[in-house]
Amino acid sequence: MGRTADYSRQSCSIAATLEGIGDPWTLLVIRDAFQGVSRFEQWQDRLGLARNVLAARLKSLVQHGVLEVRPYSVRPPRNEYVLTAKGKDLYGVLVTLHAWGNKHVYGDCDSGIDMVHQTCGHSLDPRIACNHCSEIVKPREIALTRAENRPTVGDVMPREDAA
Amino acid sequence: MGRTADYSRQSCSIAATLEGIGDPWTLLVIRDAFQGVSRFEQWQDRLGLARNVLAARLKSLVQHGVLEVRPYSVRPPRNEYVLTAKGKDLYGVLVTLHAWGNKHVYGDCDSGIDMVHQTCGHSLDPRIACNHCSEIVKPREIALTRAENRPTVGDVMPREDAA
DNA sequence: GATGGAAGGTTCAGAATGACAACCCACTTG
DNA sequence: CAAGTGGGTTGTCATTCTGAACCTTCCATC
Repeated sequence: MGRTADYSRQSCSIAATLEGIGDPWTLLVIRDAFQGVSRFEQWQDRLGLARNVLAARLKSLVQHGVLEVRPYSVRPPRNEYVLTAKGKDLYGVLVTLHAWGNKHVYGDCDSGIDMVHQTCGHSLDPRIACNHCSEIVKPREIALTRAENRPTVGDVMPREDAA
Repeated sequence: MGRTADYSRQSCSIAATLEGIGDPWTLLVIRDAFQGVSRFEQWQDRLGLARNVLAARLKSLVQHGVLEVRPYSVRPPRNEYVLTAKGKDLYGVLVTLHAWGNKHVYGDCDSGIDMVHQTCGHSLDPRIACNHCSEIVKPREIALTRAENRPTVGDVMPREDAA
């Protein structure tokens, strides 16, 4: 049936997430939304993607509750798209993606955009911290508990060290 | 020319990252690698994706330096694929993706796999922390500095609050 | 020594999506 | 009233994914 990856067997939050926001361009649309982009033309100018694809992505993101339609003009009908709370929660994903790309893709030619943690003034090397105890979490410290009634094929859990 | 998203205009670490690991299935391959999967058949069984696609993804991940080929038998020739340091650095991406899916996709039916921070015993609500000062980073505390000679179309930077 | 199986792929069909470009519609500004 | 702008929709075509069969090298049986 064509090219659509079918993650439905996975029973995994990562697969479920990718199902919603894993399409090409989608994360870049969200990235731009974080920077204040909210209109069709702005995305189109910045991303240079096909208009039908952009329209489909925006619709899908609204359906998934990541973006919210907000009409800013009734005549003519004009919509703008803003991040919902759910969408804003993707911030951590974007930061970690950015940091990885900066380090590993642009790392040597160091021409990437750097994130600076203004509070301490240093370049941001993001780590995962536990919101409960505020400690930085190392991979081995994470355990996975599977909910019942849910056959799973697995989830994040490094076998050896991974930091 | 077909469906390939062309992120090359983006000059953005996020786009660059997605170029390498944004293809369908790729992040699930990496997820499984974190769980100890290292052989072709294991991935094929778990993911149920087409064998040619799996072969292409593994090859691409090796080329990008995320996985490393390690022959474990010469006769017959058998390879296994293990995460490089670069690949292991994707851990934060997977954790944040997992947490988001758990909260927002499986949130209400709470049937996802939970991550538990064993050190403190609580369910992990991952936050981004600065590796330098160890503080949890709020979105507004991140500034972006653009490198010279590099026209950028932008990067992560929330306009309003995003936490 | 022929058969069967396992591991790790490759090669082919075909279908669905993405890319590109043109078009449309409702205004609104000169 | 003609041109322009924002926000899309409607095609056609090419790429990529899917599914299934096949291939190769070995090892273990029958």
